[in-house]
Amino acid sequence: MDALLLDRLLQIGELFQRDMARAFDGSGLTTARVHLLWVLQHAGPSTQRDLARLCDVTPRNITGLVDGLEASGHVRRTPHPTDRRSVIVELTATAAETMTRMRHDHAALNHTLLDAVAPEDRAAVQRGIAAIAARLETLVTEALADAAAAAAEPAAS
Amino acid sequence: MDALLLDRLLQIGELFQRDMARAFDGSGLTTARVHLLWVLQHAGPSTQRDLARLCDVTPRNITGLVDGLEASGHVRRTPHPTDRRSVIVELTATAAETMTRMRHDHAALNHTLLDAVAPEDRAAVQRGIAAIAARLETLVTEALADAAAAAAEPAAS
DNA sequence: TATTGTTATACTCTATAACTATA
DNA sequence: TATAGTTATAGAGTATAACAATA
Repeated sequence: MDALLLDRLLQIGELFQRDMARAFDGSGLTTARVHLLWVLQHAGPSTQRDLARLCDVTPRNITGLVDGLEASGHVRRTPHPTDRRSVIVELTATAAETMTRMRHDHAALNHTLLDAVAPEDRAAVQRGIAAIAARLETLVTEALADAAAAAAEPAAS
Repeated sequence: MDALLLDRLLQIGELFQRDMARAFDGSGLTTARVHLLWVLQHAGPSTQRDLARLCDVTPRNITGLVDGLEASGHVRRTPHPTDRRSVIVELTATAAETMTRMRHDHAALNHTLLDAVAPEDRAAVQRGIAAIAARLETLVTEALADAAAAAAEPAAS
């Protein structure tokens, strides 16, 4: 029975992805592009370089995503005021509206999911999920650091 | 504060994906291929048609995934005993070992995550996560059905 | 010399449509 | 006529490497 917790969490992750893909189907938006819009909304107008760092993706990839979002009118490229190598990317008014709607949907979904939990369990669930997220974050960060160290020094040990 | 629950769940989903990708990095395996192995392990030797249904993906996609897994020695194509159109796909001994190791890692991770939750919260968390998964499943299923209905009858309403 | 973004190239996942072999 | 799988084609996301313009 112990396996249930992890399996449920994986299932929830899959369902989020599927719902996400469905919600943007036909709009020209994709998960990766929405993620970029999300980052832009939080960071404000940014260089592509910064977006690459924030999305943890190569600069080349950002070029492609911004190309697509520019073509669909969600994003605008502007020259950097002082550094002529850089490009500033910012949301258009349309995209800003989309993101506002998305925040509302986000809040509504949060409410719906919390509502599915028995009232007397809610506090424990909030604590438990936070603890799980924190533990997982630590595990993954350490694993990545180990992998990087192993790659950097393949002769050692 | 209410937004925390959903954000944590999304974060957990992202962390799983990142850890998954890291774990198979360099092995030739990818998320999609591991998923197919996982399905195969549970369903036993299957036709590509069945795999397409189980993975909720087109038959063409299965062809590509099986091609890759066959080349890396994880999977074997066998003729169907009675239907010469069909192909039976089955795990190799190597892949079966890999899956066994994966199941152990899975169980260990489940234990670790459960261990991160305060003992007095564990029962509530198990109940709560199950309830959230069930609610989300219902929501997504309904949304997909609505989308399908709208696509089938675009003139109605 | 270092940094920003882009072009060039390649691989994986995914889909649809047309086609072959078989039922 | 219907089904199982493949070839053909296409597009998105991702990566590395080489290159241009600028700092």
